[in-house]
Amino acid sequence: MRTHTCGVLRKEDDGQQVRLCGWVDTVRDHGGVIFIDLRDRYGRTQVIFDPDDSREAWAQAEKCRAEYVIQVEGVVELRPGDMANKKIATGDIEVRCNSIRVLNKSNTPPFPLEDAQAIKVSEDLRLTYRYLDLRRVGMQKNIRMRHKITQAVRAYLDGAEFVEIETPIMTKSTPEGARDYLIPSRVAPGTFYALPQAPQQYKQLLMVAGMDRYFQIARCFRDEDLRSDRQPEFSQIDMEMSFITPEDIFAVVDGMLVEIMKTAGHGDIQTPIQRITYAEAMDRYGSDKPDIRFGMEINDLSDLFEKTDFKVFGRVIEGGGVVKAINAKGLGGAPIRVMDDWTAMAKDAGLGGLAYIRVQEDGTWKSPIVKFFSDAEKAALQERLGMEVGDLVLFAADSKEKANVALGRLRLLAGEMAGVIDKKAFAFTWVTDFPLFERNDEGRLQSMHHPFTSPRFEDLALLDEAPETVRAQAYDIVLNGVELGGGSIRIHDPALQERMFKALQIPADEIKDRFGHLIRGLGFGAPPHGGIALGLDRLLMLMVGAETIRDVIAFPKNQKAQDLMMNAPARVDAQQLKDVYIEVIIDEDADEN
RNA sequence: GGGGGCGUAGCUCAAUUGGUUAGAGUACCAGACUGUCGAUCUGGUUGUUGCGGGUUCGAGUCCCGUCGCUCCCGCCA
Repeated sequence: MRTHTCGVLRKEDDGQQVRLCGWVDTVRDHGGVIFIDLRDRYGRTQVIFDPDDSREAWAQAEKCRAEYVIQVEGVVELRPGDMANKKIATGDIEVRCNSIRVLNKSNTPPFPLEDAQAIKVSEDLRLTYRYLDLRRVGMQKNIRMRHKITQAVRAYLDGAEFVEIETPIMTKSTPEGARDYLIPSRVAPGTFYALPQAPQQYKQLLMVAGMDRYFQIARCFRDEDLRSDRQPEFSQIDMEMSFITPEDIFAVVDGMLVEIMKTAGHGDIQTPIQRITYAEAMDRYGSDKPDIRFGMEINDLSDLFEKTDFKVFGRVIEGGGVVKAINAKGLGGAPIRVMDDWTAMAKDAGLGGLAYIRVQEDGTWKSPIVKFFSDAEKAALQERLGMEVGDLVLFAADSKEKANVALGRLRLLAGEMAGVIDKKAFAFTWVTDFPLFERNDEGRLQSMHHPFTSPRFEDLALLDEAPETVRAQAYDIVLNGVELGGGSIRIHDPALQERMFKALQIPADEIKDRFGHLIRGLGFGAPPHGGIALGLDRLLMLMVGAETIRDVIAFPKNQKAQDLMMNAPARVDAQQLKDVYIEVIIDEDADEN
């Protein structure tokens, strides 16, 4: 149908007879001559209709509207004089058209398809007409970058001896972790498949199967509440390797990230990617996914206030807590409203309140608490935090965990407000040595990563008497404060795996029911193995600088997990329900739900 | 489950202290125009101010409820 696309014609093509197809981008009708910008995936080309060339083509062009699909035939010409359009790649030429065919008309688009305007349009409208939204230059770029990066990943992993293997989408519900999406079975009434939250057990069993190195761009499903960087179905670059140490995983992923960054046009990154332990990340950044693009680190001041007269600090330290602070440099003039917001946030993070010092123009400190400080304490504080005119110091006095988390959140807000975060930077870091367990709300022990994670062997002795201090062979890869992925060395010894389930207080019959297959598999010569999974959507979001994960997914769900274009989820026929032995019970008047 | 923001023309937004017939840009329709590229010019159409109720002489504006979208906390092994 076409001899060229709308993005390829150049000066050199002058005089060529061509046929182009595409969408009408804009029509500029001068009464006589008519210009139509024709657009396709590859670019935009100006087509000119002159009544003197073909009265018939000109008359048809006059009727064209935005998003009509047309085919034009004509001759490539250099644009006269200084009429070149430097904004587009084909701006030196135009196609003088003598024949046009309208391949399809279009209704008036419900929103403008020009990027600058479209990004302001309410997202539910964009999602309802996603096929139009995807027609935009910006979205096309994102989706193509997704393709290019997955291709680069495949090529890289193929080169590193990884084998791409698909694992089932219909599988078995996992006990811990996120809520599962369920599929009823017709053949076995009353039973259900679950969609995988991750191919975790399959990939481990592929190691038992001797595949040695597996990868998959794996679709994962988690029925939890959505965020701007979370979708109920998302993709992971999922990998598993046999006979390896964590160093091998770091090396493979470092190399892959180099390729990805290059593909995305962000140049070379330094490897090996830096590493920080979980404990240090929490101490210095108050987060297990530290944004290391800027400073404002958290300082421990407990030693300065050990013998303080300020009772609020003194009591906390006596009780085993800490006094910590960040110096939000340059924010001494932050308005009261901001301080109120931050105080509320600190309280939300579990603190009793938020103490602060503003360093005023004349160098004096404005603060409700400094009057309780001794001269020595003030001097030490000044020295420790490098306090200067215009600074704002935020204090947290509480348990180490609460102080870290609260200051970690405030640090991000402060960094943003102070404008000290380099938006063009790509700051990667590994976070290593995560704890093996954490306590949930009921005080029960649960896996921080997942129950197949190997403890560090030197900590094994502590498994029974002090499980919370046991470190895992688990690690996350973090970019600009966003968790890109995580992995671990797995347990390959069935005895240790059983011991782990016992530590988690999972009853014996449940272990057998839910993990029997894995333990059995480990019993048939499972090699030492480990792996990692990287969130592809999040990675892409950062690579293209998108605000939300939805901008790098062709057909995403909205915050209510609905597909507005397809109108899913939806009710189904009574017969369909009957087939799978499902009865829908909705209590319309219920107070709850 | 909790907190914040938003909801006015197809789209993006405005509307003073509660006060006349709810406006602008754009889109759309018609006309004019032979070198534009955000074409321009003239004219025109377009409204359940999300929905329901209340206060008031009078509500886009105030109150109550409700719905929708979105951001955050919880949640996400």
